[in-house]
Amino acid sequence: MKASIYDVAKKSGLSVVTVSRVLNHDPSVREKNREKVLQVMQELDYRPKAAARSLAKGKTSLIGMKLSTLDDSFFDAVVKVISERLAERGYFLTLSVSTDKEPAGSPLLFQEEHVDGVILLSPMREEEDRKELEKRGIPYVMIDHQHPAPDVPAIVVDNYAGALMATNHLIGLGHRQIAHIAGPELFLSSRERERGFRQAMLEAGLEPFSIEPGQFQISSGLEAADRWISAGRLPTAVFAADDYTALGMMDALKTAGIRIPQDVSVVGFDDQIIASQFRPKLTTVRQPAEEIGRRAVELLLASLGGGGAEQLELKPELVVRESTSPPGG
Amino acid sequence: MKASIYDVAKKSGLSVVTVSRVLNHDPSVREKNREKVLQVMQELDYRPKAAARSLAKGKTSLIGMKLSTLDDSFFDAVVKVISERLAERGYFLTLSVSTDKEPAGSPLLFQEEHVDGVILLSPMREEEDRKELEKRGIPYVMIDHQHPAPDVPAIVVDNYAGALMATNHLIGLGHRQIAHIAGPELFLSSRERERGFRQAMLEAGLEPFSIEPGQFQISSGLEAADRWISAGRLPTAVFAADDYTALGMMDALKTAGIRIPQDVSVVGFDDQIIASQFRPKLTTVRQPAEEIGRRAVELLLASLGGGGAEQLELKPELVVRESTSPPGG
DNA sequence: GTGAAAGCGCTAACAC
DNA sequence: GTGTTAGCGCTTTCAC
Repeated sequence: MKASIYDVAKKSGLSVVTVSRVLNHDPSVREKNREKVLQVMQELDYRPKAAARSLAKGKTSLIGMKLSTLDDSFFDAVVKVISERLAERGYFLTLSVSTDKEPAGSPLLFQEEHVDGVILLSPMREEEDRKELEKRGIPYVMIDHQHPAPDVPAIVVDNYAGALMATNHLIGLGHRQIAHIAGPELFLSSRERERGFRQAMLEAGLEPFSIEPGQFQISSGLEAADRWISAGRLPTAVFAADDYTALGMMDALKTAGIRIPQDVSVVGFDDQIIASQFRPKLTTVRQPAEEIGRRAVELLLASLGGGGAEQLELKPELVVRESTSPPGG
Repeated sequence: MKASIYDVAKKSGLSVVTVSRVLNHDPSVREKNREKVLQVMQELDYRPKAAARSLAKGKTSLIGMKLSTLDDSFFDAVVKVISERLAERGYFLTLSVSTDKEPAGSPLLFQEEHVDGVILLSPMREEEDRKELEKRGIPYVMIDHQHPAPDVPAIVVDNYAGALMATNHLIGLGHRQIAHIAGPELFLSSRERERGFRQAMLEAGLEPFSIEPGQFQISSGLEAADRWISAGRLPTAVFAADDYTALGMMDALKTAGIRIPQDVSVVGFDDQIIASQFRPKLTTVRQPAEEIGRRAVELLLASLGGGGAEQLELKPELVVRESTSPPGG
């Protein structure tokens, strides 16, 4: 068996309590003794066991997060910030992926008091998860959830405002023939982005060139472009509901020999890393990943401390790059 | 305090041992009693605590995995398979992201006996992690590691063979002017892919059109294409060291009005999901994600059971799609 | 400043 | 089949 706290106590000539205090950075330990203990720990290659510690303390110092995909740069950014912030506060982030095969019910992660709290990022089964967590009394905060409810601790991004900014950017450049490729109606974010687009056009006294359905996929952009090209009628600018849609649109246009932004300007949404790596670099609406992560941690730790549910709405930011210009270049 | 196993025992009129047996699906419990216990658990909303269980058993039933990014479809696929397989075997996967800010040393995940075993996927600090795990006596398996050592439990993909297949595919189509855009020299996989390319060319008695440096990035493809275009001399086919490089190459060619595959054929490597969503769909070499995940779990569980280190080399597979054709179409 | 003793909630022998 | 008794390794009173 590996060294336990008793071995350290014995060898250092002190009691387990003192050793425990050193472990927990309790200042009430004589410097001399602290050093002695630390040294013995070193010699014995001692490492505290998380299980014993959790059992005794009644908390795990672990925060859980369930992700639906590990293939998203926005998730990547948010999670990294959360992980860092949590570490600064003495908590550790543990992630789990949800797969289709996952049996009904939440992952083991949330069961058995494995974690002290949970952060839900764009949850796929939002209501289900929420009920589960509430029932278990596990503090949580949701990021980018679909069903706004007043009593749910959550952080959302103002998609409506983002769409307004994107569309107004295009209008400001002088465009009149502006199209929108929407996202899945299922998502609140899609609906809000479309609403923002419509509102901006309305305020400018403009008719949408068209509003195409889409699925937040490259193919959505590809197909919309196909339809316009075969109809022989193109908008001078398009606001895509997300970056992948925008990328698909650009790909189809390039293949057809249509220049971006000279012939058609394109704006995306999300600021996925890949979107600014192709040419021209995509103008898009950036979700404030850093702030989202930071706030999520603050909210969660507040709940852990017994605070109440809070709601936060963050503003996205327009990032103008190379895919937009006045009509005609 | 929440209900403990004692509460359940008392209320059901049985002992904690029997309750524990029900929890562990021990068949030696009278059906009648099992039901009774289950019912009481329900009523008390009882849930076993992982910490207590781990402490008593001396194991956590958790397997850890450290990832460097959550923005990679190959990782996504491998991790999901691992997660499912592990669940079938009674283990649960917990992920952690490594960030740049991460202090030296391994994440808390590996410390404090948090996990029973670890799977390292394309580790960034391979040697360091390996030493740490070995020192702590935590069983592990590496996937896609850089420093092959005979005594390390690991799974690698035969990149050399993959490159051979890709290049031979091009040669078989009749190409003679074939270029390669390499990956970072740092990676063994890059070097192996380049070696495969050279070998295939050599065997066919062909001179490489050129071998360009690259970084497994979209920009790598973009820049290589730029150089060829401005030099006014193009290969008829290119084998890119990874899909992103291939995507960048295709993007630049399309923008320049060069047709794929009629004017230039392109082959990638990895079969990232996004690569087959653009047009034309990319011909590429697929890493067997499903098998990698499956084998990794088998190897790890074998180590947990006390087995020795094993090495596995898996073969990739050529996926022919639309980005390759005989020269001239 | 330090320590003895009593848990935290569960499982592993070993009896019955 | 079921229960009794000890721990697992740590933290937490409460003394001293």
